[in-house]
Order: sequence, then C-alpha cells, then structure tokens
Amino acid sequence: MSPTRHDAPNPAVRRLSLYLRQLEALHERSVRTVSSRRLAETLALTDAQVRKDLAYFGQFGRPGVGYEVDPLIHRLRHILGTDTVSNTVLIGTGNLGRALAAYDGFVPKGFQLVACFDGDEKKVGKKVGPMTTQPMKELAATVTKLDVRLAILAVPAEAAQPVADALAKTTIRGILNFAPVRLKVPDTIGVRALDVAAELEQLSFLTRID
Amino acid sequence: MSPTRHDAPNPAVRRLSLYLRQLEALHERSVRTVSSRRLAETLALTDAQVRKDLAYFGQFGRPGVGYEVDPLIHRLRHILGTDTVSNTVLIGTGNLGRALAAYDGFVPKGFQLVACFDGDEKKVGKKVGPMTTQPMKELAATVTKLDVRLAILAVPAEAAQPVADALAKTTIRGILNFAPVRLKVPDTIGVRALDVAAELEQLSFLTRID
DNA sequence: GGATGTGAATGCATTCACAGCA
DNA sequence: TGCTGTGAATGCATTCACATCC
Repeated sequence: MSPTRHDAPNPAVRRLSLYLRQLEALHERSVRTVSSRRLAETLALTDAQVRKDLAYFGQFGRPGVGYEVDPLIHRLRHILGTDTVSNTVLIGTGNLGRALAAYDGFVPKGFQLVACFDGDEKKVGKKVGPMTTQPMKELAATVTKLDVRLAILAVPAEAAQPVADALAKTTIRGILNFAPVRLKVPDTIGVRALDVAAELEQLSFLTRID
Repeated sequence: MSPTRHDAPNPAVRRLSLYLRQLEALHERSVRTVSSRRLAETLALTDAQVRKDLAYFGQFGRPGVGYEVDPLIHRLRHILGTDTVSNTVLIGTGNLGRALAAYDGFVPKGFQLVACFDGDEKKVGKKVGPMTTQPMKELAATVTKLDVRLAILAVPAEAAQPVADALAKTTIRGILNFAPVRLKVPDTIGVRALDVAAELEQLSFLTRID
C-alpha cells in the first residue's frame, strides 16, 4: 500500500484523527460551531494548517462562522471510513492482546473485535472477553466468513512476519503491528506500526542532558 | 520541549531507532559490517537517507567498507541516551498498564520500570510484577528518591491531564502517553503519544474502497 | 468584523550525484 | 571497485496573505 489515495498529504490525513477527536470533545460540551483558529489553538497547530487540511477533502466551513461541529464529525468519519463498523481480528492473546481486547474505546470509534487467534496451543480455547481464542489455522476461514478487513498484531517479534504472511493470504487489507519488526507485506496491504520501546527511545533522546 | 536539540531533522531522529533495531538484529546474526545500501534495503529507505541521517551525528562509516555493526550500535545508544538505564514509572495499572509492566523488552532497551501508581484506591497495594501499586500522592516523593526521568501514562482519558499536571511538578522530563488526549505540559517536558484508535483510523482510511 | 479557501512564498526533508577515500 | 559524506537540486509540507463571503 504505497502512497495515499485522494491526493492529500499524508500528514494531513494523520491530523484528521486529531481534528475528529477534538470535535467529538466539543460535541460532548454541546458546542455547535468552531473556527479553525480555536481548533488549531487547542491542538497546537496553526489556523491555516487546519483550514488547508480540511479543504483537501471538501468545503466544510462557512466564512464568518467557522465549521459546524456535528456535520464535520460525520464528514470526517466518512472520509476515514469509520462511519460504518469495521470487523477486526486480534492476533496474539498475551498480556498486550488481552489488554487491547478489554479496551472499550474501539467500538465507538468504529472498530469491532470479532475474533482472536493465538499460535500457542495452550492459549487456544481460552476466553478473551466474549471471544474464544482460535488456532491460527482457522484464520483464513474465520476472516472470510466475517468479512474482516483489519487485523491487530500483538505477537512476539519472531512470530510477526510469519503471521503477516498468513494474513496476506486472506482478505485482510490493513495491519496494526505492535511487534518491533518491519513487516514485509504485498502493497495491497497497509501497515501501521506502534513500537513502544522505540517511542521511549525517542523520549530518551528528547530529554537527554548533553 | 519544542524542537530537537543537535540540529538534526526530527524524522532522522525517529529513524535512528529503526537503524538501531536493525543493527541489533545483524549483531545477533554475527554480521560485522553493513553498508548504507543494505541497511536501507531492509528498512525500505534509500541509501542516501541512511548515510545522511547517520552523518548528522558523526562520521561512523568507512568508505569502501560500510559501517561496523557493534561500534555503531554503541554510538546510537549513546546518542539516544539508552546506553545507561533510565528509571521509569508507570501511571495507571489497568489492563494496558499491567500488560506494559509485563513486557520484558524494556530493560534490554535501557528502560527499567521502578514504580507504579494508580489513582484508584482499590488498585493501591496490588502487586504488579515485582512492584506494589502506590497511591498518586506518593508520586513526587518516589520519583525524586529514585531519580526518575520518564513516565508511561496508561490512565483513562479523563485522568490524563490531571496526572500530567502532577508529573510536571516532579523531576519527570518525558511522558509516553497512551491516553487519547493532547497533553498540555510545560515545554521542559517531552511528550510522545501512542493512540491506538487513531492508528486504526489511519488504517481504515488507507484501506478504504472509494 | 470575522471567518473560510487558496494561490504564492517559504522552509524542511529527501534525493541526486559526485569528490574522495580504502 | 565499493563505499562514505556532503553540497546542490528537487520535492513536499507549512505558512503567509488576501480575495471572498456571511
């Protein structure tokens, strides 16, 4: 999965998630309308950037008024594809996997965990919330049956690439990878990586006393 | 904590973690020396980028030969500040916090969890691995006593900003934030955010069928 | 007056391409 | 020959600044 569709700069797409989160907070506080300036302020960006980012995707604002919170929330969800729920599978039911499964923030964001898998036979059959851990050999069948597009990978580093290879043979189109490994996948599959240790390293650098 | 010290572009610093990880893998395989080309290849970058990134921090390579793996590992660790162990605290001992505490990858990377805290009285006193969960009011004293610079924040969204405020009153200089909230902190403190739901949103966008 | 949306200008980061060294 | 380190050139992203509209 090489560049971004839709011509918009990649960093702009990343900020869409920030805007959406902030707009949802404003919605909670029953705020009806917000200007690029106020939005930028709370997110530590510039007003011009907010306007330009949003303008890549349409004309959402009204001069003299700003952006209407609720309609913009719906537009952004539509753009991100989270206005409908995406079935998602979890691979790896170790500590991290189970913690993710217990997180109740996915569903409101448009992601529903529908099955979980583990390569360790001892974990197969164990309950993870409402799900029962399945063996890896069931992956393809389950993914196909439930029409799953996204996978969360929370397996040890050594297992990550083999699992990615298995996922590539299914209808999975995106992988969220927690393992500290660069996955090689066909470019029909998108990958986002979350590497906790690497982030700590960045912090360590940032806070170095030279 | 505004820009990057040391003049190097921020993206270059982020890639340092990638280089280090790959070099550690090469070390495991007893590879002695590696060229920018090979390094770039496995990380899906260009050779020029690898050379330029490393050159921001020194002259590590030998023309005609490449980079020596072990010495470069040590240099990068030193640059990142992970050649000595950093004491780190964990705030929030819910599912995610405990999963992070159980992760055995921190110590080899230079981070030692030395204490954990929770605002929920019911969690205080509970064991988390070798640590005992402390109440938030102990934070300042413990952090000072153990000379802690880094904190991992794994608390619910509502609690994140108040905890960040409390951390700002201590010697903590960097926060790894898992809560889906933009933290406001004095610029003497560095923040890195890991937002799982936001990453899933990005994947959702990436894999949209327009 | 108070906003947006957007070309033009600026500022960064990446890539090129090559001099110089082993 | 093979490779690094690095100025110069290119390509992106951000910011400016203003015409336009409520």
